[in-house]
Amino acid sequence: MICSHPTALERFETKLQDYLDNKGLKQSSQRSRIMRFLLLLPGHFTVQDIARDIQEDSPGIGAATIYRNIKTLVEAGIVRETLVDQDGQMVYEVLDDDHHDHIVCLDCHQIFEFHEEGIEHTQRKMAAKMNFTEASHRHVVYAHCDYKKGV
Amino acid sequence: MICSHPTALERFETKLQDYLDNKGLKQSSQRSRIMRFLLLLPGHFTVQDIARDIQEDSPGIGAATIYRNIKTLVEAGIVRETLVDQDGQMVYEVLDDDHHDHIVCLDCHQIFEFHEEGIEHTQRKMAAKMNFTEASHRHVVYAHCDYKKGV
DNA sequence: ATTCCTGCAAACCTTTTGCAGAGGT
DNA sequence: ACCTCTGCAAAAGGTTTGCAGGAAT
Repeated sequence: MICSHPTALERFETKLQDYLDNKGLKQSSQRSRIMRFLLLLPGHFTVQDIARDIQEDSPGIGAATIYRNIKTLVEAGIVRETLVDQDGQMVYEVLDDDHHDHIVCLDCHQIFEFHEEGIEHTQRKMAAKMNFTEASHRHVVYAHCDYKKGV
Repeated sequence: MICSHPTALERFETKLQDYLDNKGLKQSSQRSRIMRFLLLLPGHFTVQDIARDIQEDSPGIGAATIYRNIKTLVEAGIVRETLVDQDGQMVYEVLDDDHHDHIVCLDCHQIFEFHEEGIEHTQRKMAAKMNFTEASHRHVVYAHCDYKKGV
């Protein structure tokens, strides 16, 4: 094995195929192209990020198609919505096994990740105490970078 | 004292006035009317909620004015943005002293509140460990109502 | 007087939708 | 064949902005 990417792509392609079969949907070249592109993007991306990268590659894919497909990918459990960025665009990320939440740097606007099992556990218990069963959550911390202070 | 509301309104009016003075901005009848209306609304509201209530009261205020003023109120620290609802509208709430986060019921779409000091503390520490200083956060838990199960 | 504020309508932006044709099964 | 998918352009929906007149300081 030369590169670790193929395996991930294959895994996701299988998952997508299963979902499509299950729902009686069909595969399309655009669909797999979109997935291949977003797997190459850094952790967090918007529809426009995908559109930009895809357009400069070759013929290009209509924006509507990307919107329609990202929705399918969310339903297939391959991608998830994370937060709305400062421009009002939905930010997505590939849903891999390790769940995490986000810290948005108020200085450079980069998005970082964190995972605190304690928080996960507490929020699950808290929901249960309120007679809810947690399905998902969005936890975003907005913070200033300490390095900025030194300037 | 007959009703407890006046005091809260007064407190917020002072806070707003301070902010306006500080920034060299001016008071307006619409501005205070908007604030009076949103203080009467239940915990969580959108711009459209304010607009609806204000229109049926008397002359009515332009939507743009509400958008512009809610932004001012956010900057003045009287109101905060909490989450985007299912229609894509920003949901606001009055920023009172007791901080809390939100549980959105996936069955009835109502918004509930929770506060877990443990989570607050952990996320603050976690940010610090990553060399950030937490400024704020948005923590929303999406959950199913247990009562639904019994049906 | 100067500067801010409002109202209206137009503009903006992201996302959605309608439709005709292409493509998958 | 049937039904899904794409591409385009138009529509939708929330929010912002430009402008002329009105109000606050």
